[in-house]
Amino acid sequence: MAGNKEISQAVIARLPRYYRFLDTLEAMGTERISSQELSKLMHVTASQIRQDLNHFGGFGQQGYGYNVTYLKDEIGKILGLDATRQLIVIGAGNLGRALLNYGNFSKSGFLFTAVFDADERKIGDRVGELTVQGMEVLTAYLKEHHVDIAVLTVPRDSAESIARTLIDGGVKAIWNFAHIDLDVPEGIQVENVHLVDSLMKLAYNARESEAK
Amino acid sequence: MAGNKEISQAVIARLPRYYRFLDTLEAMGTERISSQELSKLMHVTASQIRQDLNHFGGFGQQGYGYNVTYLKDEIGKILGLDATRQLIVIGAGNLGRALLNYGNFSKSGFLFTAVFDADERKIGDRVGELTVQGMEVLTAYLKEHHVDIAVLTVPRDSAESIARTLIDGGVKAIWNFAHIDLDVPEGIQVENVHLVDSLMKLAYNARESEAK
DNA sequence: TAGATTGTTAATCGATTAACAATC
DNA sequence: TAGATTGTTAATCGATTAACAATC
Repeated sequence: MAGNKEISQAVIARLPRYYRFLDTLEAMGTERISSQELSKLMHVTASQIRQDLNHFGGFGQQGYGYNVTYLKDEIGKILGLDATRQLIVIGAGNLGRALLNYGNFSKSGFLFTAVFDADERKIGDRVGELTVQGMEVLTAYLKEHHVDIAVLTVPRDSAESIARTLIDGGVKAIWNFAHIDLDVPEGIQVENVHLVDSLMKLAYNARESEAK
Repeated sequence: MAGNKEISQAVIARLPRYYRFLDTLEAMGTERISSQELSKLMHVTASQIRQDLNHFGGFGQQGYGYNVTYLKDEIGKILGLDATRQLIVIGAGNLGRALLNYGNFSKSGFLFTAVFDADERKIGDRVGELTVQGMEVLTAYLKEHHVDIAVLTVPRDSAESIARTLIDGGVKAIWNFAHIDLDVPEGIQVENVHLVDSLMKLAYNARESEAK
C-alpha cells in the first residue's frame, strides 16, 4: 500500500533509473520481471526495489512479479512524464545550445519554449526551433508565458542575479549548471549539475583505485 | 588525525563543494573560518564539516578554526588538483563540444588532449585547439598516449561498445554522459552524468512542492 | 493446490549529529 | 590565563537489507 510519509530524495533519485531499465526491457519485449531478476540487472538489492516501489503503491503481484509495461507507465506517471513541461534556457553558450539540441528530453515531455542571452551578438541567432532573445525581455516573457523549469547555463557571476529575476517572475524550479550554489527562498526547487564537482569526484576515485 | 578506513562516496562527493566555497572565501580575502561559520554559509552542520575533514587529516587549530588558503590547498591536493590529468572526448556532438569549450576544467588541472567521432563528416573539424579524429584511430591513440579519463558523449547505442574499446585500451576512468548505465569490470571507475535523470528528479520535486 | 514472489515489518548498517575533553 | 574551537567519541537518525506472512 502506498505510504504517505515524506519520500526521501534517495528514493526519488532512483526512479528515473528504474524507468530507464524498464523502458529497455519493454523495448526488448520482456513482459514480466521479478524484483529478484531486476535486482541482478541493476546491481541493487531486490529488497530495495520492493521498498522503493511500495512508497508509491503496490504495482506487483505475489507469485508473478511485475508487469514491465504497467510498472514503467506507473513510474512515468509518478515522475509526471505524461504531462508536458515548458522549459526556458538562460544562456545560449555551448552548453545551453547542447541542451537545446539534445533530443532525449522531448521524449519525456520536456519542451523548450525560449532561449535568452545577455550577449547582444547572440540575440536573433537560431538554435534549433528557437530564436535567442535578449535578457531584458525575460521578465516580460515570464509575465506572458507559463514556465515550469528554467535552465541556467550562464557564467558563475551572473547566475545569482538571474536566478532572482527568474524567481521574481514566478519560476519555481531551476536546473542550475552554473558553478555556484544558488541561495533561493523556501519553496523554490533547485537541481544542481555541477560538472566540475562530478569530474573531481571521478578523478579522486580513479587515483585512489590506481593507488591500490 | 587522518583515519585509514574506506572513505564513503558521500564524503568524497562533498569535497569539491568545500573547495568551491573556500575558493570563494579566499577570493573575498577571508583568512580564517570556523566550522561554525562555514556551516552557516554552506547550509550543513559544523559537525559534518569537522567529521569530513578529519577523514583526511587535522587541518584546523583549536580556538582558531581553519586557515582558508591552507585548507583550500589541502583539499585541492586530496582531489589531485595540483596534478594534470589528460582527458579525451569521444563524441564531437553538441555536448562534447560544449565540454571541450568550457573553460572551468583547465583551472583544476583537467586538460583535453584529443577528440574522436564516428561520423566521417566531423573528422578534421576543429574544436577549440583540437582536431576531430576518426574512431578507427582510437585504439592506436591509446597505445601511444596516456589517458587519465575518457569523456563519453555518444548516443546510447554506441556507448557500451566504445566503453569496451576504451577499457581494452587501458583507460581506467570514464565520465559517462550517455543515457545508459555502463557495465564495466572491477577496477574501472565510471561517473555518470545522467542529465535526463537529473531533470526528471527536478520535475518531480517541483510538482510535489506545487501540490502542497 | 504448491510454488513463487510480493508487500511489509523487523533487524542491521552506515551516516549524520551531538557532546565534550583536548588544546591552541 | 580564559575563551574559543577543534578533533573525536558517543548517541541518534535514517536508509538499506533481511525475513517472512500474505496471497496470487
